[in-house]
This record gives sequence, structure tokens and C-alpha cells, in this order.
Amino acid sequence: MNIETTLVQSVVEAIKSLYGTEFSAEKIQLQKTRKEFEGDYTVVVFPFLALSKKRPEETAQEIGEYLKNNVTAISSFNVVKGFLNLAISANYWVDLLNEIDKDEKWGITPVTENSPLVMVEYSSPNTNKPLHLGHIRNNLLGYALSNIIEANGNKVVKTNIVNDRGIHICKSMLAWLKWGEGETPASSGKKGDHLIGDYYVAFDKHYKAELNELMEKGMSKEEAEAASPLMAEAREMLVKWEAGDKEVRALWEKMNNWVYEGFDETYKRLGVDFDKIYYESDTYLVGKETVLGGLEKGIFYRREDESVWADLKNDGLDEKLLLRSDGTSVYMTQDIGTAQLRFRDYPIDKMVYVVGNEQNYHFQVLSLLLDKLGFSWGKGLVHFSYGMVELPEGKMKSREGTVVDADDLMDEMIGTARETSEELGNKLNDLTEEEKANINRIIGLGALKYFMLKVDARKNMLFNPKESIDFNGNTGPFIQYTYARTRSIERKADEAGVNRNNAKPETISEKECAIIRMLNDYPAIVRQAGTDYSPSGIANYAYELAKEYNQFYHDFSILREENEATKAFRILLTHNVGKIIKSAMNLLGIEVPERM
RNA sequence: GGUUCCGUAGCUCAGCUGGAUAGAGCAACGCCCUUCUAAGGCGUGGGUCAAGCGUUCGAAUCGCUUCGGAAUCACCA
Repeated sequence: MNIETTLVQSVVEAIKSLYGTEFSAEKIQLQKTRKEFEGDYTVVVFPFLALSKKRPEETAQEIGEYLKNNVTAISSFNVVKGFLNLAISANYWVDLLNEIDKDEKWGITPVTENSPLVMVEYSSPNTNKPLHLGHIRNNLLGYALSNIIEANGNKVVKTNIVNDRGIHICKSMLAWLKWGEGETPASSGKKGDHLIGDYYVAFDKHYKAELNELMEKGMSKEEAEAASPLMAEAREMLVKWEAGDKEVRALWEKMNNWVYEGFDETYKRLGVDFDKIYYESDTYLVGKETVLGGLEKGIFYRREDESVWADLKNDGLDEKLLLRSDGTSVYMTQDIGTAQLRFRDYPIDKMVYVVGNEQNYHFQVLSLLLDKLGFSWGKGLVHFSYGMVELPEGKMKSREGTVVDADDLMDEMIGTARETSEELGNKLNDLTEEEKANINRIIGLGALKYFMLKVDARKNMLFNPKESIDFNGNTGPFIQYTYARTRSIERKADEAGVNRNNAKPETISEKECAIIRMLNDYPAIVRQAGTDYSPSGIANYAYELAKEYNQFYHDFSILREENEATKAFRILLTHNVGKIIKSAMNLLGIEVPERM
């Protein structure tokens, strides 16, 4: 049994024995003892005063004595005001550490055949431009979240819905036809998604120029927009696409495939992946059918102009359009269609959508609509809503050229890692260029990923491209560095023939107890992160652990210990700190280097 | 205007199922590399936890109000 459970139960027994009353275990407040006090765990005794009818100090003293006499793991206790601090014996910690050592997957709940199936949707790009900083946050959160949910004993299906159709795609296509002169990724050496993005920008440029021209001739902005021949052509192209025009479809497929190749490269580099990809071009018609089905069942209603609506006023929301008067589908219709297809493909128990917080309302509505349409997981769907990434100049705006491109950013991070590494000197000189490059990649991306994941997802976050490329302090590289040192120590210990199974020291330090306690907390941290959907919980834990260990490491020369048992114990501790750091970073999708 | 979210050190962020003197990192200043990796460690300074009221033995944490900021409320996606 876990030490915390033991302590709580013992406190219940103590109260019963001393005051003759049952006290509910959930109401007992057991917390880690703060650093400035002596002990490992602290019981808050204020809630018991009504029962004991004594002053806080006396009550704490009585309970402390009872516990010390009845729980072998407790070596001593002290009382400060209404706080009972309990110290756990060294033996207990050594045994616990051995237990953690035996379990290679400490903290991870295995997935079985009967585990619930959770589908996580994330990324959801448009195929008319490359991925940017906002997508990076989305992708990293989605991937980390999937790992965390899986670590809590769920089957996870990672999915991506690609927005591959619509007027914006036609704009790129049209621009490419007009001004592309047959340019391809192969002919220009550009990544496919960047190539298409350039044409999307080109369309906008020409369109703006056209508007200006028309406005100079005396049209208002609205009139010019309506009269624009370029936009008319784009709309025409969309109509052709919907009608299945062969040429348009062929061009669409060709250009989308370029984009997918580009995306795949970016995803691979970011280290994220998907089990199943859905395309909006496949789902939007299904959505229409589903909505019409709902109409027949009387869940929705039709207005005089033939448009279809859902009335959600009884649920505290407004009315929501589902099909336009011309019968075409809207965003919501497509999400319903995607849900329908997914439900056909998988026995989904829970659905998690990783989508920005600007769509909070949309998902509130979607949840209700899916529920009304009979999807068992509709009501309980989770919109994992995250905040925007802001730049020092404000929001990212493609028009103002303040978008931070995902590929460029990764290049920059890796480049900075390389420079830093070179400045620091010759640590890696015995490695090949390839090995060095790989370590710099791990560090550069680790810095980026950790920076994005350590912040509470709900909050808007500020990304300063210049200052945030930081490798000191609460950063990914600091944690990776700590891991690399644990590995270095282990390698040297292996050479010296230290056997960590001989760890039976007579005394261990407070610092070491604190570290073991943190290792012991890991399963609870993983569970908490799973129920809160909070990768940041894992991230901050990893930092705390790395920091705690780093401080400890600084004070000890492990391999120079004279006592074999103590030396073995320190290696055992080092090994398990490394194990847990690696595991936590794995959940976040951050690699750890063996050296750095 | 309605709804939702956010406001903690100069900056970036933890802490929030109510507990002890509110924590890190960055930035500033001062120490520490013949010691398993200095991408490190130690120290100093820095706070009206936006403000007010309430709940209670106890509030950064819970409730209400106000003030600031963001998102959303489309026959856009």
C-alpha cells in the first residue's frame, strides 16, 4: 500500500482511538512538508479540533504520538502550530525506491482489450498555407495529450481532419494557373505547402490591387468586392469543383498532394503522427445527409427560405444554421459529418477535440447537436480549448507578415542549439557530425516543445521569438541536460562495476528522501494530468524533479563514496530519476539525449 | 449588450479539490569549474496575488460586485 494511503488511514484510526469518532478519510488533509520544516508529510489538524476539544498543539501532539507508536514507517514527528510533521524512516524510502526500480513503466497504466477508446482530434490544417506557430501549439498539445490519455489506460486513436476544400483552396489554384508557369516543388525546390502558400498570398495581392483599381474608378469597397473578376473566377472554380469537373479535380488533387508532402515533413520533424486522417471533402456530404436525417426525425426544422436550423433555446443557446438556403453545408454540418464517419469507423467512448478557444461556442453547440442526433459520446465530448499564441507585436496576422512559420522556427531553434553547443566547447568532439547534428536537433526542438507545453493550455501565451529561445532555467534543455548527466553517471558506474542492487545504506539524506518522494508521486501526476487534460502538469513536474536532482547532484561525488551500499544507492536513485524524467518527457513528446 | 476565459515579482510563468513566511526561471548584482558534464550550483535585491465585499479557525485558491484584457455571439471556415 502506498504510504500516503497508509498515513491517512492511520490518522482515521488515531482519531477513532483518541476521540471515539469516525472521521472520513477524504477530509483528512495530508500534504508534503514544506522545505523549511522538518519532515516528509504534514497532517493539518485544524479540522479535528471540534472533536478533540483541545488546542491545536495538544491535538497534533496526541495524534503524532499515536501515529509514531502504530506506524512503523514513521521515524519521528514534530508539531508546529496546527501542523503535524511526520518524518518517514530511511528504510522505508530505500524499499520504496527498490520497488520503483523494479517497475520499468512506473506510473503508466497498461492498456487492455477492454480499455475505453478515446479519439483525439488535433492539428486540423487548411491546405492553402503552411503550418505556423499556432499549429505548433495545437500539434504539441494534441500529441502530448494523446500520450497522457493512453498512459492512463485508454486506447487512443489520434486523428486529423484536413480542411481540403472551399474557396480558399480555389484561390491558390487559380493563382497558380494564372501566374505559376507550371512551377512545382521539384522545379523550384520549395516545400509543397510553402509553394501553395505563396500562391495564396499572390492571389490576395492581385485581388487587393484589383479592388484598388475598381475603387479608383469610383466604386465603394463593397461594390468593388462584388464586381471583382478574380473573385468571381474563384467562385466559379468552387462551383466546378463541387460539380466534379475533371480538370479542376485533377488540379486540386495534384496541388493538395504537394501540400500533404510538405505537411508530412513538418509533422515528422515535430514528432507528431496520426492513426487516421479524415478529409473534409469526404465528410461534408455525409454531414448534409445526417442533418437531413435529423430533419426527418423532427430534431431540426426548415424555414421558408429552405434553410435548415437547430433550435437550442431550451438549452440556453441560440438557433443555429445547419444548411444554407441553397442547400450547401456550413462548418457545423461538416463537423457533424466527420463525427458520423468516425462513429462508423470506431467504437468511440470519448471524443477529445484539440481546437483553439475561439471556438468554444462552436463546440458547446456541437456537443448538444451530436447528443440530439444520438451519438453516445456527444454530450461528454471534450473540447480541449487552448489559448492563442501572441507575439510581442500582438496577434499573428498573415496580411501584416507577422506569422511565424513552423518550419522556419524549427530551423532557428536547432540553429541556436548548435551555436550554443559550439560556444560551450568540446563536450561532443568525439562524436561524428551526424551524431552532433542529431543532438542539436533534439535540444532545439526540446526547447521549443517544452516552452509551448509548460504553459497552462487555457491561457493565451506570449512567444517572443528572440527571447524565448532560451536554454537556461525552466526549459527543455535543462531537463534534457539533467537526463544526460544521469546517463553519464550510470555509464561510469557500469565501468566501475557498481551494482545498484546492493543499495542498503544505513542513512540517507533529506534531499534524497525528497527525491524519492517525488518519484513516488509520478503515478499520481500522470493520473492528474489525464483527468485535467494538462500536459503542463507533467512538464512542471519534470522540471521540479530535474531541479531537485540537479541540486542534489551538485553536492555529492557519487562514485567516490567509500561505502559500497551508499554508492549503489546513489546509482539506484540516479537511474530512477533518469527513468522518470525520460518517461515524463516521452509523454510530452520530447526526446532526451544520452549526451549533450 | 449576452456568454465564456484570463489578470500572481520589471518580463515569462508555476501554485488554485482553502492551510504554515506566495514560488521558479529570465533580467540585475556577488560568489563557485585540478571534483562523475558550468546548458550547472549558491547567495542578494524584487509582491497591495487587479480592487472591494462575503463565506471561516484560516482565502492567491471558494462566492458576489467592480475594473482591466481576450474570445465569441455570421447563410466564413
